[in-house]
Amino acid sequence: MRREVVAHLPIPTKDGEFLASYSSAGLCGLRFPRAGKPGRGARTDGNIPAEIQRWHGLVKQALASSLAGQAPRKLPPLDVSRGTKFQQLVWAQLGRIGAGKTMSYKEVAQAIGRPGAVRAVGGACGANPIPVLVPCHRVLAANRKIGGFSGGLAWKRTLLGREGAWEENRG
DNA sequence: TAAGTGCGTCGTT
DNA sequence: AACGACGCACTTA
Repeated sequence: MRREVVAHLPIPTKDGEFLASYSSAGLCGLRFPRAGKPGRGARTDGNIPAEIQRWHGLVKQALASSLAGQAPRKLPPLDVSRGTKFQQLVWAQLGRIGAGKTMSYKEVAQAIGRPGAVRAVGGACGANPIPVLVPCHRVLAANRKIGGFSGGLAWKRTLLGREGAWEENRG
């Protein structure tokens, strides 16, 4: 069942303002800062349920840690109900890749028991609604090249660089 | 080595 | 039926 989005809340960071989306089940989306667009659309009208405010506090801390290249202390529940079964399988696997570690699309495919679905894994990574916290940036091409990133390759290199998993030298 | 081409594969739309 | 955030074999330079 797909829950409705209940709130969109901004998260100011040294890298810009991210936007977090919540449903009654948990964090369901995270958007990168939009170049040129300062705070917008964020619903900050005070009618935010206490539970979501609590989750938001966790997300702010988790994002700060992640952007600093360190593993988040604690995450709120993640609502991935908008994803297909396959996508949820892939995203769950991404959550098992520790900070500073990487896997290839092929390795992820093997890890979830679908060794032939390599390309489909790429699609699922691209459909990840919660980048950074669900570390799709830690998936590289088999040849150790950068692969792709829906949020822009600059972000992928930055995130990996801060985790010490990418040398600016190559790629 | 580096870069380009073609094809197999499979989940999603 | 078409399209990928892929992987691999193979060809050129």
